Amino acid sequence: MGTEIDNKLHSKDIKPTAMRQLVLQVLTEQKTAISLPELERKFEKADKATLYRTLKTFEKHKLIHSIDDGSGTVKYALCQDTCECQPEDLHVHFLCAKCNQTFCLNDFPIPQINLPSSFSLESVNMVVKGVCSNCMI
Amino acid sequence: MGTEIDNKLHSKDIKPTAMRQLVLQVLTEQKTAISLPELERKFEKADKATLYRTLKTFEKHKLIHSIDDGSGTVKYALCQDTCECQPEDLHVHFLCAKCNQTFCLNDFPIPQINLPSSFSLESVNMVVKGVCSNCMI
DNA sequence: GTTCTTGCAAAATATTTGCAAGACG
DNA sequence: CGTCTTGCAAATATTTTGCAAGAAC
Repeated sequence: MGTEIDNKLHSKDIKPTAMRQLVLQVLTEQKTAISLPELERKFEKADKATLYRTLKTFEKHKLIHSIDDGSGTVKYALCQDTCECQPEDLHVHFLCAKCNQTFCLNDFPIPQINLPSSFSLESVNMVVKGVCSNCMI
Repeated sequence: MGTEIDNKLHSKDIKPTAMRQLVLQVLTEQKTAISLPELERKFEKADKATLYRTLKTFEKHKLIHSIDDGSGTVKYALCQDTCECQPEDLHVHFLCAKCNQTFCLNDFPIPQINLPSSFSLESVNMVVKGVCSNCMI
């Protein structure tokens, strides 16, 4: 299996343990962002803390980014290959009010805001809530 | 005391109980958004659940709005007088990474996003993270 | 061996609800 | 009385840490 998976881990300087391969596999197959509790349900056997730390490791190495979409649970999604998690890499997220799924709108960069000079800017989180195409049927 | 406080409650169709007067007083004096745990600390004697329900009541009547700034705790701040919590009323929020305080940037409306037509839009949350003027000194 | 990772347990925090007593009209 | 509000208790959910056993090198 995962030559690609291993390459990806390697390219982000993450040691390819079995657990990490499996989690990255799931994240890769996943079209929408996923929360820790959801991930737990996909791995009935794996420990919560292990999954938690796996996600944290991935996040620290910029393999995934976290999204607080206001649903009460933080979700995670794969970064784009070129992503450095800098402001210019940030994109809009979409939370479906019906199915509670969160989508990365990678083609929608976050518009710039000209803050008062008394504020310095590090990052921006922008979440659009609405109804996704699947739920509109 | 609170003729103004009472007026405000009355104008939003909220019965002016003692608890609500006190909470609104605190929210009015507050320059930044406040979370439930923070509010609890301001009212050592009051019950968590009561404060919680007070905030929910205020929110439902559009006296305050909730802000999920990604800090892990939802915060609340007074609405503008004219606010109907509609998309056009929404403003940018600023979270200071140092002091963890959240500011309503009432003069900064959230820029419009042209979503793909497969998504319907209900509301938008935009939080800018950085360092506030107090912490920049 | 040494370092990193994992599993189990449990703590810490935040949010939310049930229910009975009380306040208020 | 009847409705709304409050206080206490407890459930739920999520996130996070401590620690010892195990794996990897």
